[in-house]
This record gives sequence, C-alpha cells and structure tokens, in this order.
Amino acid sequence: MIRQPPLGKTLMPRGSTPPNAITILHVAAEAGVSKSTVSLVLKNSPLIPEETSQRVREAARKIGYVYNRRAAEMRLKSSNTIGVVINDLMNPFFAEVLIGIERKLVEAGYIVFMAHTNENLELQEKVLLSMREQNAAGIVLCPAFGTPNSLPKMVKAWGIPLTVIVRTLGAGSYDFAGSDNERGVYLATKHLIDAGHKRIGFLGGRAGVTLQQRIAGYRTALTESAIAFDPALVLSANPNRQGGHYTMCALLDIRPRVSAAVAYNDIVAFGALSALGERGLRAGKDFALMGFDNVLDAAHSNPPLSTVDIRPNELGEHAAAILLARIAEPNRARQTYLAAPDLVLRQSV
Amino acid sequence: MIRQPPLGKTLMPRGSTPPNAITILHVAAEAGVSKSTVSLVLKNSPLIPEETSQRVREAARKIGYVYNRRAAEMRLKSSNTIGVVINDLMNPFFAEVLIGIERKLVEAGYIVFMAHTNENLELQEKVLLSMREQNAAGIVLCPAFGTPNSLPKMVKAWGIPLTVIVRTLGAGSYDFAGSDNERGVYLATKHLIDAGHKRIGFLGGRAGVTLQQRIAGYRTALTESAIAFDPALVLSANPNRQGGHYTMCALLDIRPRVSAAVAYNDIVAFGALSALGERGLRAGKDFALMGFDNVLDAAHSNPPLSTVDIRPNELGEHAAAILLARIAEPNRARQTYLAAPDLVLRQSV
DNA sequence: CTGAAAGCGCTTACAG
DNA sequence: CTGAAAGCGCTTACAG
Repeated sequence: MIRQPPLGKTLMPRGSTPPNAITILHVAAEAGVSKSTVSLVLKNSPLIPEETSQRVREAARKIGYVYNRRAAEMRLKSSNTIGVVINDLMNPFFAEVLIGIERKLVEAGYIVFMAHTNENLELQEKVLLSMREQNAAGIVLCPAFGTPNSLPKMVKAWGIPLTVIVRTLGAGSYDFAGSDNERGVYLATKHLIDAGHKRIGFLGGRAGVTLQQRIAGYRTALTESAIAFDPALVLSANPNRQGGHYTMCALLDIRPRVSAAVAYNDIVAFGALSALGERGLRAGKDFALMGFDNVLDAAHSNPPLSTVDIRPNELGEHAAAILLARIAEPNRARQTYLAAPDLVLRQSV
Repeated sequence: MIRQPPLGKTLMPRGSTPPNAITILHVAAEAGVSKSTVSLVLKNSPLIPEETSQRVREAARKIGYVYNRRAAEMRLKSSNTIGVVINDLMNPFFAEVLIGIERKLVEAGYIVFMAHTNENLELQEKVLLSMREQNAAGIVLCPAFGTPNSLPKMVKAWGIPLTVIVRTLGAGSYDFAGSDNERGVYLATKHLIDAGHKRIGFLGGRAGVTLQQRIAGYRTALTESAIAFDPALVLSANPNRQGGHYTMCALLDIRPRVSAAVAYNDIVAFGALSALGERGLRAGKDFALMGFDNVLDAAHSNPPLSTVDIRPNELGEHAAAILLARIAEPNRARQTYLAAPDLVLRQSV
C-alpha cells in the first residue's frame, strides 16, 4: 500500500506562526550567563548551583521565554509525539479506546497526533506518512478494513515502534492489543442457550478477521450444545446502527421464529433494539439480545443492554502501555494484550 | 489559570527514535548535485530543470530518503500542526465535532494534536502549554467547565490563533463556533406546546452559559404561550446518560403529571428514554421527549429521538475553517459561526 | 562551575 | 541553473 518514499510535498506546510522570538540567548543575556548555562538550568542539571539556577529562571519568566521543544528534539533526534490512527470514531467503542490511549500517553509526557481514517485506506496511508515525516516516536493503529498484513513490517522498517489494536493483521510479529473475540461471543451465545433459546441469530459485522473470530465463538457455543449452525441466521451488514436495525428487521421475519441474537457489537445491538421497538417488541421480554464491547451507552440504552464487557478504556491504556514499553526497549519480545471478556447482564435478555 | 511561562520541563521528552540517518546531503551526493538543489526539487521549485529534478527524485527514492518536516519547520519558523482540545469525548456530540474538525484540517494539509481534558482544568492547562511548546500553528478549544474568560486573551498573547467552540467564554473578541442554543430549545419547546403539552420539563445540564441559553429558550417558548415557568420542572444534573436517567425518574414522580420534556442534549435524552422504558412507558406514546444536537445515535435510539439538529460534523468543519482563515489572515475581523437549529421529528414525540 | 564551538536537517538569499 | 554559507533554537562534549 505505501510504496514510495514520501517526498517533501506529501503534505504542504501552511500557517507560519512567528512563535516566540525569545530564545535561550535572550535569557542568557538577561541573566548574565552563557546560553549553555541556561540550557542546563532548563533541564535541571545538578551542575548548576541553586543561586544561578534561580536567577536564570527568574530571567526566563521575566522576559516571557517559551521553551522550543521542537528545536530541542531536532538537536536530540528525539520525539515527544505519538501518532494514534483510528478507523471509526463514530463508534463510541473506538472513542473510548482512544480516550484510554490518550490519557495514558499524556500521563507519560507525550502528546498525541490523532487521525481518523474513517475506514479509508488512502487516507490511512496519507496520515501514516505524515506521522513519519513528523518524526513520531511511535504509532498506535487501529487498521482500516483492507489494510494489508504487510503494514506492520513496513512501519517497522521505518524504525517507528507500532502497536496495532482491535483488528489483527495476520500472523506477523507485531505488538497487539485487542480482545478475545471468540471467547466473548462464545460466552454470550452460551448464556442465551442456557436461558433456553434454540434459534439464535448473529447480527451485523463486516467481513474480516474480527467477524470470523466472533462467528467462530458463536458456532462453538452452538455446536457444544448440539444446536445445528444455520447460516441463514447469521446476517451481516456494516457494523453500525443502521446495520443493526436492518439485520434485526430481517431476522424477525425469519420463520420459524428466532427468539434471541448476539450482535457483532454494541452499536449494532442498539440498532437492533430500535428495530425491536418499532415492532412493538421489547428486548428482555419478547426477545433476548446480547451486545459486545460494553460501551458506556450500554448501561443506559432502552432497555439497558446485556453485553460482553471488554473494557474499552482499559484496552486503550494497555495499547499505550505496550507501545511505551516497546519505545523504551525496542528489542523486547512481542507483546500482546487480549482483553478477557466478561458477561455483563442487564435487561436485554 | 495559566500564569507562569512554561519552562522546559513542563513535559518531559521521552522516546528517542533515531529516525532516518538519511538527509538531503545523502540525496545530493547520490544525485551528484548540491543540497540546495535537492531542497529546491523537494519544493517543486521551477528553478530546477525537469531532468535534474527527475534525477534527484530518483536518488531520493533509491536511498530511502524521508523528508524531515520538523527540521524544515524549524528553519522556516512555521508549523504544520494544529491542536484540538476537547472537554468530553465520551459524549458522541463532541466526537462528531472532532471528526469534522480533523477532517477539514487534514484536508488543508495539517496534522492534529488531539487532547481530551475530561472537564479537568489542570489537564487543560497542561495540554495547552504543551501545544504551545510544540509550536502549534493554531488551537481549537472546547473549554472545560470553569475555564476563565481570560483564556482567549492569554492564548492570543502567545501569538497562537484560537477558535473556541461550543461553549462561549464571555464577551471578549475571540473566534467562535457553536450553535444557537436559545433558539434551538425554543423551537423544541414550542413544538411540544403546539402539540398540546402544558406541563413540560427541562432535563439535565450543568451550570454554565450553555445551560442558561438553553433554559432561556425554554422559558421564552413557555412565556410566549402564556404558560407559567415552573422552576420545579427544570431538573439539572450532569449532562450525560445517568443524568438523563436520574432526572427523568424524578420528573415522572412530580404531580400533577408532566407529559413532555426537552432534554439538555441527546445523551441526556437517551438516559431519559431508558428511564421511561424501565417504567413501562414509551416516548412518543406515553410521553413526549425532545433532545438537542442530533447525534448519529438519535436516528436509531429506541424509539428514534426527535431532536434539535445542529449538525455536529458541520459545526466542526466550520470551526476548522474559521481557524484556517484566522491563520491565513491574523488581523481579520472576529469570526463567528452559530449553527441554525432545525427540528428533526422522529418518534419520541 | 561556565563559555566557545559544533551540529541536528533543513531553507534561503547570494554569488557564480 | 547550481554551490557555498549562514542560520532556525537548541544540546553536548570539551576546555578552562
């Protein structure tokens, strides 16, 4: 996907702020020391006696000096920034993951470049390239649908630590944070079976490894309980609210009736809830529905959604921690975090 | 709130990537030209004949050259980055606004520093400072609750163009993108009144200008129809799903009964929908409910929510456009975008 | 403990 | 049309 080395004009620089004309040279003059001394003071070097340090800080304050981090980074060849690229911010799951990542990274002293690809591969390529040009210290990527499995290797070749999240990218050796999709859906399906349901649908989801894993969990639970897998009961659609609405409508029209379903994720389930409501049905009474993710909204949907909790926030934090560890120790072994799914039972079953 | 000039250690730089050892000097050597020529080629200068340009590009490609944007920016004293700081990403409204901002900015060739303050003033201060150190070409800020009205002036003093969004910050002269809160809620309330409702509640919202504006709209509509404003019917709570759930429960307990409500925003309305459901009530049949924002979810809630559409995405794009215009022309007149609210009627009334 | 010097990777006049 | 030189704001040996 990304072939050519990015030349200078990949992104055009614009907007020229004349930031602060005030440099350490001015501070040095004001304090009556050399600029190296100022530099040492700014990094709290023990070489500088307290008295001098005080004087320098005072001078800096007085003339309104602002540290120019980019100049420092350029000299040091270091970087304070990390890129986070997200495929679908419209889904609160990813928003919650992003929040976790960002919080952890800021806590660690980084600042994040955020880019939203909206599942667009070309855009993903563009932002990745631009993060490279910007000299990001690391990248966390939730790949857009269709991202080639060669991507992690490519980014590694760039010399930039990478953590991929949520969607795996083949069997290569890259750091990963996601959830145990198969087990999660297995648990959800099993719960429905244990509650006596025999005809259980699977709602929504777009072709890809994640969908495969989730459907595998669904099949396993079925098979284990000697319920035949019926492909007519798995309805795929884009993993969003419309998809959930649409597939639920279709599912309700199937005869013999199906009495329960597990949704690809929570927002698909929300769409399904909406479809149910339109037909005068209520989940938890007339139909049993399980979601996946446990986004914040799930606790207050109508009715509150039973779902598979993979703690989105925490997932984000783990992703950040993995990246940080990789940056600190580039040659460490491959790292993986798979959120262990927990059932959270509310009123939709 | 932000007093001291930020010194070097505000944020500690970490992670040192040894980016690309390959510079324009190497390209120059490979292509047999001087480094100035390479630089000119990279910026597509017409000074360089096509043949030379070809050769240089080929050399760059061959040896895997990567443009170092930060070095260029340092030399140019320009900046390619814009900071976006958001108070509450957990609310899909802000996520949608963010998406609009980011899309527009990336389109314009920028890359965005995103920070989530979670309504935390100290964090907001920290990230603003760090964006300053990073030399952001501009900032769009959705202020956390309690942000002092002096903030825009301060950022202006830094020499960084600022657009504040959604929540106003006093009467100062700063660029702003938001929505016409008063008129929006006025329309929503009026719609309820026209449908015959007399006792109409107001649900959720946290003290601040936005809440004041929205309640003003509510009062105006009431007064206009000669319905007495009853403070007992406005229930405030944090503007989230729990707040909506909680206030709706309280509202349902009021006697004489209230038959309709307008919510502070959509997620408050979602929480209210959930509370209604728990009591065996359905919005649109047993109760009339209006939201505010028209987030994506509103079309597929249970039941689909009637709300005030302020087009969150578009609002974000306008905010970005305003900032871009300010960067291009620092001395232009104050810019303001106020989304004109439209009623979108679905099934909750 | 402090100062002079070199250099991070670029761009931009200025000569030729 | 191309090359040598200076400089963006920092940091880091290296002398003193």
